[in-house]
Amino acid sequence: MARTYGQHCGVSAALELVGERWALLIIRDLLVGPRRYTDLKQGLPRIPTNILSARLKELQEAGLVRRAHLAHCGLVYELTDTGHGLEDVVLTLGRWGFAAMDEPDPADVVTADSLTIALRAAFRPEVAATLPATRYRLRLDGVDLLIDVAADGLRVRPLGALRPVDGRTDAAGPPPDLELVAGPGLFQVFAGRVRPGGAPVDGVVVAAGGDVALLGRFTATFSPPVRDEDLLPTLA
Amino acid sequence: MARTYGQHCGVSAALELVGERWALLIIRDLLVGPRRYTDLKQGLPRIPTNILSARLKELQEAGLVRRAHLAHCGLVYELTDTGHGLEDVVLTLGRWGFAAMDEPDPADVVTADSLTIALRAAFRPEVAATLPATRYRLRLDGVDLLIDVAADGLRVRPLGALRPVDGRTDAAGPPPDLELVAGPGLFQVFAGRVRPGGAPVDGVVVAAGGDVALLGRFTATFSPPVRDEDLLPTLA
DNA sequence: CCGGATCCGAATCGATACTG
DNA sequence: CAGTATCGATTCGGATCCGG
Repeated sequence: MARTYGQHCGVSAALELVGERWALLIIRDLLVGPRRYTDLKQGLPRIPTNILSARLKELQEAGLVRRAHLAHCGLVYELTDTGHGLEDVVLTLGRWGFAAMDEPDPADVVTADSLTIALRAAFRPEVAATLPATRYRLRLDGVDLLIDVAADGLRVRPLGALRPVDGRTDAAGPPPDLELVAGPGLFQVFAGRVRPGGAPVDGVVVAAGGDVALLGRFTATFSPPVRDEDLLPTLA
Repeated sequence: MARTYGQHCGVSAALELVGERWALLIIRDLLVGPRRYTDLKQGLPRIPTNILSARLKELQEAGLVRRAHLAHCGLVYELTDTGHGLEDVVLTLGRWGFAAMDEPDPADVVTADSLTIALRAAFRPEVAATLPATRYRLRLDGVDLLIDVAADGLRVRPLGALRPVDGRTDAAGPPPDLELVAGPGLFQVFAGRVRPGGAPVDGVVVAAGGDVALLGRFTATFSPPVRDEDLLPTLA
């Protein structure tokens, strides 16, 4: 008999489609944009290639993912409208996951797509609406992102040496107001365990350039509502 | 080596804790209230007993679930605060799942806990705030629920013949304004595929008692914002 | 009945190698 | 680049069993 949950229920129906191992992480990366097979494999370094292949097939049969031929990019996988509907699910799951993250395993990697989704999950539009538009540059591990925060929303773009997605340069526009080089502890900000505006903490922000006073603006924009009991002892 | 996603990311951190098969369905049931081992097994008829046992152990080690001894109820499992934080995740997943649900497999069951969570997921507080307080009685399969919708929120309680959780009777309070006997198609309402206020559709509401004119109020309270293109052809 | 533990075959997953 | 093939290691599912 089929491996089914046997329930007529929204949660179980969702899990039948995206509950298999790795499925939601593939969706996570595709939420950032269309990706080639190799892009996905690099963004998910520990996924076995046969599993990636199998998941993509299943997600297509479920109508969440579709193959497309992009002009200057070749064969890519992209989300359908139904698949894109999982954005809330992934962001909500990510927000909860921030709080559950413990000390980073040194073997763990941070990818451009996962950090982009983390920023989207931690983003607080109601805070951004009260602040001047700001451009940040954020580096973590090998990831290099350009982050535009404006009253009308958030935009995150990769700014690596390799820019295969787009022929044009992203040097257009003003330079970043604040440049951050962060460590894995950056996720402590997303988890709300760093007081907005507080001083740099061990491993959170390694170095900063530009208008360093904007650091507090960054943490205010990208941390959840602070509850006092969650603050790090050293900051209380 | 441990079976890990190898990413320092909120989504993967969350999936390491609740991404295993059956885990989120156990959480779903515990979100309704503390449950005994046997309650969980009955609410998840197709879960192997060793898997239930293993998941409960893992969820406890992760700090999401705790064992407690309730006075007149014996040994129960209940969510910790961290575990309760998954409510948004489960409700969001359920909302997305409604849209993905296809024709019900006749073998699929509907349980009191899954239907309770479905009602919570589909509930629209901003609609309830504009309507008079209403009490519904909803029956589906063997499930029998009492639903109180008020301006300040939603409350769902089981109303079965067997009431092991509470010694007192639930007959207290006024009788329901509307009594519904529904079929599995009720989820079409939650999916927004039944026009609020529309006539009963095949398999959605089998019978109704009380003030039948309140049917439209029910569908308005428990369906997502309607998009025209999602309506069933027969209702367009 | 409650709360599991144990055993075993089937299915899935992970790692590596290989191919058009 | 975009996957398939293979195979051992795990996990899952189904059933049974056991102490209170």
